Amino acid sequence: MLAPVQEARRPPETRHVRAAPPTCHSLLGALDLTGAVMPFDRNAEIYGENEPADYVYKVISGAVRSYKVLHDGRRQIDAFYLPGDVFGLELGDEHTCSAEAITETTVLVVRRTHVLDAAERRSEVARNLWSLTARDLRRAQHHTLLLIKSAQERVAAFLLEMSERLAAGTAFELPMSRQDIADYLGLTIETVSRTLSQLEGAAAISLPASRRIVLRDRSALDRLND
Amino acid sequence: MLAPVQEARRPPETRHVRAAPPTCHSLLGALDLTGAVMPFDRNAEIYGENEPADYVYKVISGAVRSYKVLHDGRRQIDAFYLPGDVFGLELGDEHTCSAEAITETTVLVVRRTHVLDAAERRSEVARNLWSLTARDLRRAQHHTLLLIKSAQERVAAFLLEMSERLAAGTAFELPMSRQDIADYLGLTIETVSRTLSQLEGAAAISLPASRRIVLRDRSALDRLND
DNA sequence: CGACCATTTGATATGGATCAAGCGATGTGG
DNA sequence: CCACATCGCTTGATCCATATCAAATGGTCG
Repeated sequence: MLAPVQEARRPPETRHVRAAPPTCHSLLGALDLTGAVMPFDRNAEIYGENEPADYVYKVISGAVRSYKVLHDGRRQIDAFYLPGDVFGLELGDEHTCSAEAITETTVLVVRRTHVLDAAERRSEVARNLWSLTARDLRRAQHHTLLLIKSAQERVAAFLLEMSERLAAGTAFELPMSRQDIADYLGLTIETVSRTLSQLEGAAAISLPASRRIVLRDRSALDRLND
Repeated sequence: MLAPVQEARRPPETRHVRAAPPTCHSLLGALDLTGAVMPFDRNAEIYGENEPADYVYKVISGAVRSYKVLHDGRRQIDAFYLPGDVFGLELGDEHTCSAEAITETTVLVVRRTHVLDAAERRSEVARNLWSLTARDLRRAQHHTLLLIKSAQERVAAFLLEMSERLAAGTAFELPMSRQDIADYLGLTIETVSRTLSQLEGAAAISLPASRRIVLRDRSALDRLND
């Protein structure tokens, strides 16, 4: 239930570079991105809750978890961010969640003020900012819906979500641990593990390795997913 | 667990009027609001999930619930909207939730295109749109955090939220039923009712009527709320 | 007054949490 | 290269918070 120990937390001041060519279909693509590419170790904190939100981030490679911790140590993971995802964008001046790299991760870091200034001048940039937040809102609502479902339904929904976001074909490699999945789904590791075993037993998936998922019967998962 | 029967659903075409003087500190206040004031009966549908999102709404009086229903009838209430709150604003062209009046309710209805056009021309309007969505996102994240807590903690958090949003002093009247509260908190009516009784027994609140709440020991509730 | 609906309260059932081993992969030092 | 510690995961046994089922109570409106 406890978050992993934090490793080095560095302010985003590493090698300042001209950003890699922005992909134009991406949501931050409309911005003229000048930022730093930063690497983070496994479990390294990218920012903490209530810290000043001076930067906006985009995952280049790896995976990020965004979470909150209650006084007694319970951790709720609000979102996983995967390559291409933008995160850390806030309306206010402080981050509302903490963010950590799940695996070795590189992110593109852009000053928030650059983005806000651009939005003031160009309406399509403003619309992109709105769009990013609206997408997060939809994901959050979807996530809320998850949390009223049974363990089987939650795990099935999680697998389908991950399959859409990182599957090439029918199989994929999970970047996150069982504990991360549990804290995302509001379950314990034991229940996540048991449920995956059940799904394997029911021939809905197979688990050639603990983090490797093969979808064997997607319609069975779909049936569990509303 | 079932949503109440829907009553008449009318498209927003009633008495078209110049909007009442917009309150300037309000988030839609920056817009030059021209819209219709529309009344809705108790339990009347304002819009349904997947319907075209042609209008944006602002509660003038009454209360609104925004919810999703799963195939098997489980209902998740995403948000309650109270006087002053704006709702129904979507980035896409369709509503992602249904909305119903909880009590007799009047709302101000504004064409979405008016708002979007204004946002394209004026950056402070664009920022207001973003701000509205960001506020919803924060509430959604707060709500997600609720759903991993115990029944007592959920109910305490709910009471504190409602107290902030509609209390004059230390007491307030809930507009919504126990079923609505249950579907918001991911509990059953029985658990909600029992938990309220417990809190009354513990002298944290008193319940002079089933929908009237008096906060008797706010710090006791705060202690339950992270 | 009587019907209806919302709410409370009581008795029992159950899904997932908790407690407790065991297991397999990975890495480290001898 | 192997013994052994560590870590992430799985599996088993038991417990408990909340759901479910059932009934009583109370408030509202005709």
